[in-house]
Amino acid sequence: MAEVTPATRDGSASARIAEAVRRAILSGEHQPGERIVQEELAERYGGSRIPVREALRQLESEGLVRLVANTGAWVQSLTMAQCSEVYQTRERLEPLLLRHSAEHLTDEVIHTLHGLAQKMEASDDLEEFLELDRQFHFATYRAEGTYVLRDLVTRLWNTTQPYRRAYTGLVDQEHMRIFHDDHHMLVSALRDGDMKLAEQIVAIHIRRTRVNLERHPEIFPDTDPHQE
Amino acid sequence: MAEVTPATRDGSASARIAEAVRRAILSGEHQPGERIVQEELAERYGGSRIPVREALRQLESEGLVRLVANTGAWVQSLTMAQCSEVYQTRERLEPLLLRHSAEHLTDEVIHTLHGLAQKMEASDDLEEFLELDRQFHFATYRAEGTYVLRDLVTRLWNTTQPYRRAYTGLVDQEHMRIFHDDHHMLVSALRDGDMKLAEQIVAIHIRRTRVNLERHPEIFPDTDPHQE
DNA sequence: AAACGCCATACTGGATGCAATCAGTCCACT
DNA sequence: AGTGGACTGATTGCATCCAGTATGGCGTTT
Repeated sequence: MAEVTPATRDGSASARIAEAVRRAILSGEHQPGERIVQEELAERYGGSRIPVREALRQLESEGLVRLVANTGAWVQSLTMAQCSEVYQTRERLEPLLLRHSAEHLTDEVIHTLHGLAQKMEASDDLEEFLELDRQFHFATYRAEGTYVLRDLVTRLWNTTQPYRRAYTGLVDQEHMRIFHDDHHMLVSALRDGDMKLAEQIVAIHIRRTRVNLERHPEIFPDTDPHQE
Repeated sequence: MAEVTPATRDGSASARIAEAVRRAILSGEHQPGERIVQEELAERYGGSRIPVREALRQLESEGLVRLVANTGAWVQSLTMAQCSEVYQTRERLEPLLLRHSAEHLTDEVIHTLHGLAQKMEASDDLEEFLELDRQFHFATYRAEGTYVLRDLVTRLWNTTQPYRRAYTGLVDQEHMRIFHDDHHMLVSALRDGDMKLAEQIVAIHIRRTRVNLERHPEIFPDTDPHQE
């Protein structure tokens, strides 16, 4: 999996555990609403509860985990409204990030993008599809100088990953066609160096996905026992 | 100080310390680039280093602190480019947040806003001014249902607070006049229920501040010893 | 005199152990 | 039978202790 870690520069146990748990959540191994027990993680990743706790604090800040004092940790679950909100945020931020990335989108990158878009069309495996989609979009976000923006977008992708997975499994052929078309149009716009158009396409792409998501309230559990 | 805490629902030691350190950084008590020693915080806030470390992890995720493994923690310092990036991000997000808040902006709130804007004009104390500015803008961000957006904006404000302080001290009368005019225009637009205009004003207000900040590179130390 | 390497110190990272708190169950009582 | 309350098991929160690593100063060497 690519582009999963926001910004960790230390390789210590707590960072390793944070990374591992993050991946476990993103891969769907841990479902939203699922309880997280410190000691289990400690045993699983070979450490004490101290680094586990630090990892959980970090993941809480990233929006992947919810902590309640003296009670425990759960994989964060979103209501439809919250998920929609994240998509609205992305709709504002990703065009900006794309703009910052413009100068780094060389012919070689465009070639890669084209390849990813095609590979995605050919994919019939859900997990592979999700991974390729992520790779595709983050391949367009090359703004290496950015400090917050890229991290922010990564976090927003991460928090909504479980719902993207659930939704993607339900998409019909027609919507999938449109989805792929968006990608190809984006590649074309980038190839032409038409950044303004590219930004619009990204925004529309995200908005389209949000609207489609909102048509599937069934993937959002409406009553979560510990949901405040 | 208002609106400083992003989202903590536990009142335990680690949360208390995080809150305290956050306030200390925002109040200017701790300057960007300043070293943070775990044991000093532990002693100061009456606890062991464990909750301090958890607090620091959290603050790192919020962008207020920078941790380097086996080395230590520093108050996060931004380059001008990074600070500018935060402002560009705010320029995209705050209009959206304002839109979400529209329905909560009752006459009473508008009255409060007007009062804050006036009080700000009369203020001649830097700290008071900063606090009022913050109160003013967050009074317009009343979207109580929002999950990420408000937290996000809070964090963006927090990470740039030291530079806003440094910059505000340098502003001349003319720019200050424009600054206050923006606020009054925003109140008027909100009073008229013209949300589209209000969003534009907020965006322009943020952009204006960013451009002005970029005219003062001297407030950004160009060489930070431990800057990555 | 300058540069390199070694050593002491200080601080961070992590493990273990204990106290505090919450959830779920059982029992008494209405 | 249903409701309220106390108890127990499990799990979290924190403090103390120990190990590992980076930094700064000193001495040595070229």
